[in-house]
Amino acid sequence: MPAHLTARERARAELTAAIKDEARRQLGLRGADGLSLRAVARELGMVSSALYRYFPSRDDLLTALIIDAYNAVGAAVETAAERGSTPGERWRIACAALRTWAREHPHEYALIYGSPVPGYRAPQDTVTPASRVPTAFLGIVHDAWQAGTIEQAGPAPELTPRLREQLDTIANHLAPGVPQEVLARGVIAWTQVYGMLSFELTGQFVGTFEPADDFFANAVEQLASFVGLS
Amino acid sequence: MPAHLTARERARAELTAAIKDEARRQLGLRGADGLSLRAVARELGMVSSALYRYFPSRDDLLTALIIDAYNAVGAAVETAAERGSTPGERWRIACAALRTWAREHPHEYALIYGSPVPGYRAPQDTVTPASRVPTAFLGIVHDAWQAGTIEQAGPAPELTPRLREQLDTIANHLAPGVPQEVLARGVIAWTQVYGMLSFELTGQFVGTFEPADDFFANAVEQLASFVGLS
DNA sequence: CACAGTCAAGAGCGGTGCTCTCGAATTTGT
DNA sequence: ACAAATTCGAGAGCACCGCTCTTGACTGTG
Repeated sequence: MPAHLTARERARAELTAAIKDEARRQLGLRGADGLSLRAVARELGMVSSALYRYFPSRDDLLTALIIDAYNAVGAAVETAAERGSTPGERWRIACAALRTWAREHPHEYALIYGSPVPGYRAPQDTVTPASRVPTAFLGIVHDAWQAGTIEQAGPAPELTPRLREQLDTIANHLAPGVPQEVLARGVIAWTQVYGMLSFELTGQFVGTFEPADDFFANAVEQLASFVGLS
Repeated sequence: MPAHLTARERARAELTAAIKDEARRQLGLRGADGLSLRAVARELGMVSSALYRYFPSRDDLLTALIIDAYNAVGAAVETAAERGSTPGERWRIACAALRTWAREHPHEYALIYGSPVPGYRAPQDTVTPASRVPTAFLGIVHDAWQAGTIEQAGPAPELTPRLREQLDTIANHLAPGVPQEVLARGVIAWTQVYGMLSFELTGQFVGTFEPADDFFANAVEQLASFVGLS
């Protein structure tokens, strides 16, 4: 808390944080729709209308939580992707970190990667935090390509012109110099990891891959080969 | 409508169907949380409490919609998987059918594959309809294996004993005789398709793969090779 | 024809997001 | 130092939600 703030500003910052903390706690208990402004206010010992001094609407509070969640999972994957000496290792560690975070914060994971809350539309403030995880994953691919260690096996189908364009847009922002074929497999691998996690968290694996640890590790390993990480 | 039913039974069946239809309509407009019993009743010209004669609670109505959705997407994928002469063709057509259905019924897709509705817990009645899609996909793999056309490329990591057990459980139910290595890749491919669809439907591809047609087709093609379908 | 079962309707409970007003507290400008 | 401007918490209230219970009318059957 910077000292140059007035008492009112300090109080406001603290209360804003307290509201987000309590909201996050309720989110972990009852999920996104279970998040009630009145309940948050009640728990904080204030009246519901007072909350609107800090968040103009329920959606704005949700947006704040979404941005925080994006940043949290982004930071987790980023620091994980820095560990490991080879690209393959970095990939495995980053995937494991993503899964760990997702399992520890299932409701926040659902909040950012699950079906969007009904009327909710993500504002522009979320796109930068949202890109941290894919950026970290593609960064591994990018570094591996720069190091010249990428070797892709198996046939790669022809890329359509439009797909080449789309891949170029991504490459220019996140992985300059990486060939489109390599980038395509990188994105495929990342969506695959996401699919597995969502299946596990939404309970679609109940009765089969439970626990899903081994299946996840196996898939991550095969995806590393698929992308050409070693 | 069978004729041996009494007038009361016929009216009940019709009203039940009308309620589900209107609920499905609202689901398509405002999503799962936007589904309001009062609004359904209002639209049907009755009073909200009357709805409880047909569905004991909002969750029961949702469950009915979920089962219908599982059966709808299951039927779509099943009939698609029957077309095509080669396993590779059947795979591609089935994936395309799944994507088409998902894009045409995004809210129903979110209902069954998205983050589970907060307090909602899927009852046992849903598991059989829910298994139709994975069963259809693994059926393609099974048939291809029986026909002896499966050729897998690339290294396959060692399967742990626990993962072998889990794969055996699945094989015994859905794809008897298929080796665990092949089955593992089949499940990986199916979760990948799901991950791509969820990314597309939740808008995570906005600004990059838009439209996602080409990326989807490319991934499906590469996954066919990955599984060994030809 | 009467009785048992089924039905729609209404009132009501506790909950929600959100708006508005009012008086008190605090910050700011002179 | 004091008055003006701003910010804040509290309360009442609106419209909506899921759900329960009771009441009176209707239907099918013995």
